[in-house]
Amino acid sequence: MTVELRGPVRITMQTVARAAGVSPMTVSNTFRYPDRVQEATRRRVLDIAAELGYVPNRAAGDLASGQSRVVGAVVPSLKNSSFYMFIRGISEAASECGYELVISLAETPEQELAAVQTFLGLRVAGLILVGSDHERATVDLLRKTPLPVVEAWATSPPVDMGIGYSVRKAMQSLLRIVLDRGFRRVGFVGFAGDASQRYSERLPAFRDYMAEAGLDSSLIHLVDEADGFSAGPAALNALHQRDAALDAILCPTDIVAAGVLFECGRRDWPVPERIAVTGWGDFEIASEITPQLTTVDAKAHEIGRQTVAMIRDRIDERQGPSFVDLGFSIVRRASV
Amino acid sequence: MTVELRGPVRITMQTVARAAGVSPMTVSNTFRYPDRVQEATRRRVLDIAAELGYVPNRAAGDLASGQSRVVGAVVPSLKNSSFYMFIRGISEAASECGYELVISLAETPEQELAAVQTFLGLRVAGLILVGSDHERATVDLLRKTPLPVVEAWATSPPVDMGIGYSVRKAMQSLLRIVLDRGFRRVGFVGFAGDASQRYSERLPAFRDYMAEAGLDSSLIHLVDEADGFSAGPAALNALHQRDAALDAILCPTDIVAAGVLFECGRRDWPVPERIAVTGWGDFEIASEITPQLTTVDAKAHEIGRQTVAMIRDRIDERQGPSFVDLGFSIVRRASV
DNA sequence: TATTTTGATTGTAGCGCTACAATCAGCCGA
DNA sequence: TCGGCTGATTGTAGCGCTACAATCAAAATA
Repeated sequence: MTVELRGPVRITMQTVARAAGVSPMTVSNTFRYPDRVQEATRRRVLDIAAELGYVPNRAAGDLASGQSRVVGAVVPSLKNSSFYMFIRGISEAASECGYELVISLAETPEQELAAVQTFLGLRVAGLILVGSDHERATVDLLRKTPLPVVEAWATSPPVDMGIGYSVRKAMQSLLRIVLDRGFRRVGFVGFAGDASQRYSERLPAFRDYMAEAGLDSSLIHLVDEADGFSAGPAALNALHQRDAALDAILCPTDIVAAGVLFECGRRDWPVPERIAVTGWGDFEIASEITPQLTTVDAKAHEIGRQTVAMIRDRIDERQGPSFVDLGFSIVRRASV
Repeated sequence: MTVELRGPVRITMQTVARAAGVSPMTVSNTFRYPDRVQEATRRRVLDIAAELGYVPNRAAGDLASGQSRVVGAVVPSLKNSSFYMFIRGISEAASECGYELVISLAETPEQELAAVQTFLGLRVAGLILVGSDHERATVDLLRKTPLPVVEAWATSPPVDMGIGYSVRKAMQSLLRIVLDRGFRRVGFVGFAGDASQRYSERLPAFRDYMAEAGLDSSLIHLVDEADGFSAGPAALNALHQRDAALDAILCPTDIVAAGVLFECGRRDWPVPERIAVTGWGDFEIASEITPQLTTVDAKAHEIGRQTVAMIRDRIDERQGPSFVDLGFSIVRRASV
C-alpha cells in the first residue's frame, strides 16, 4: 500500500489518528511526548504518519502551545566569513538544545526591518541581529516585543541583550604592532555605504591612537563592502597616490587585505618590507595566503554559540548578563 | 502615552481592535487588504498597532488562511560563494513578488532532513534544495508533500521540479581547453565526504573525456570540502608526488584552485607555464587572484532567481517545465 | 474479591487569525 | 420619503494543533 502523491489533499492529525485507530491526542503525544505513549501505539502511529507523509503543522502547534523551537537570525551579509562562523556557532548551539535556526539575509536596514517583522510574526523563540544600527521602526518593534533579542557585535547599549568585543582595544593592539615594527605612514581603509555603521568605531579609534603616537591619521580611504577583493587594489592605489611613502595599510576585513596583497604581488612590492598589511576577522584566507596576514580574531563562532545561550537564559527565566564582552585576540603573522 | 515593554503581555488583534474601537476583522483587513479599509480607519489602526508594538501572528494567520508567504531554502554550505549568489538570486526574486526567504544550513543529509521537516512543518509556500542526494526519508517526505519543491543543481530526475546544467558538458569544455593548450598529465581533484555526492558527476566525466583523448586519467585526489583553501596545497602535493610530470590540475571549486595557486607561489612554479590550474564556480577570487583563474560559471544567481519562478508557476497553477537547464559558460583566463 | 494505584488514552476548549457571508450606513434617483 | 445601491464594517465558524483535566483499563495491593 502506497500513497498517491502531490495531491492537494491535506493530511492532518485527524487523518493519521483515524488511520491508526487512535485519538488525535495520541498522535500529538506521539510527536511531542513520545514516552507518554505506549511503544506499540507509538510505532503504529509513526508508521502510518510516515506512510502518509504527515508532518505536524507547526503553525498550528506553535499557535496552540504558544511556543516555538525556531530561533531567527538576521545577518547583513554572507560574503564575510565572520558571519559564516557566526551562523555555524548559532546553528551548533541551537541544535544541541533542540532548537532550529533559520536565517534571513538583510543587506539594507529596510530589509532588516522586513526580516524582523517576519520573525516576530512567526513568534520565534528568539531573535538574533548583527550590530547596533537599525531602522528607527526596527528599534521600536524590538523594544516592545516580549521575545528575547540579542544583538551581536553590538556597539551601543543593546535593546535587550548584546554581545561583542571592544573594537577600540582591538584597533589599539593592532596599531601598536604596526607602529612597533617601525611603520609610520599608515593608511586606513574603511567601509562606506550600508556597512559603514557596523564598522563605525574603527575610524575614530584609528585617529585617536595615531594622534596619541604623534602621527598623521589623514590617510583614509573608504570602499564598498560589496566590492570584496577588488576593494583592496582600489584602496591601495588611492592611498599610494595620496602619499607615495605609504608604508602600512589597515584593512577592514581579511578579504580587502587579500585584495591588497594581490595588488602588491602585481606591483612586485614585498610585504611587509615595502608595505605592511593587516586584515580583520581571521578568515581562512588569512592563514593561507602568502604572506600570511596579521589580523584580529573576533571569535565569531564563539559569539554565535553564546548568543543562543543568552536566549535560552531568558526563556528559562535564568538571570543572565545583558551584555557579554567576549574579547578578541590579535593573530600575528608575516604581513606586518 | 507610551507602552511599557518586554512584558509577557500578549498583544493580539483583539487588543488592537479594542484600542482602536473597531472589530478585529477591520484590523485584519488593515494588514492584509488595506484598501478594503477607509483611509482614516486604517491610519488609526496602524498608529495604534505601532504604538503597541503589534505584529500580526503569522502562525495564526497562515493557519487560518492555509497559505504562507515564506519560501524555505536548505543549503549545504555558505562557504562556497556559489551558494551565496544562489541565495541572493532567490532572495531578490522572492522579495520582488512579495515572498520572504528563510534559509536553513544543512551540512549533512541528516541536517537536511531536519531542515526539510521544519519547513514542511511550517507549511512554507515552497521549498528549495540543493542537489539530488538526499536521505531516503527526505525523498519520501518530498514525494508526498503537496508543496512545490525545487532541486537546484539537480543531477537526477527531480522529485518535483529541478534546475541545473550539464556538468558533463562543462567538464568536457573545460578539459578541451586544457588539452588544446598542450597539457597532458592532468590531475583531478574531487571531494570526499558529504560533499562528494553533489560533485559525483565530475569524476566519471573526467575519466570519459580523458579516455576519449587517449590519456591517462588515474591522477585523482580527493579532499574535504570543509578544508577550503588548504585543500589546494594538499592536493597539489599529493598529485605531484604521484607524478612529477603533472602539468595541469582541475579543481572542484575556485577556492581549492586558489589554494593551489598559493602553493605554486610558494614553490615558485609559474602558472600556467609549469602547471595549468582550473577552478569551478567563477567566484570573485577567480578574477582577483594572480594569475586569474580559468573556471566554469555555473550561473548561481540566475539559478536562484529561476527557482522562485518555478515555485510561483506551481502556486499559480501555471504549467511550467519540471526541469530547466540553464547552461553554463567557461571563463577563459590566464591560469591555463 | 474489592479497592487502590498507575499509566495510557481521550474529550474539551481555545490559541490568533482569516474567509465569507451578513450587516450597516450613507447616498442616489424616483 | 423610500427603496436600491455601494462600499465599509462586522459576526461566525473553523484552520490544525496542544494544555489540561477526565476517563479508562490493567496491574498492584489489601
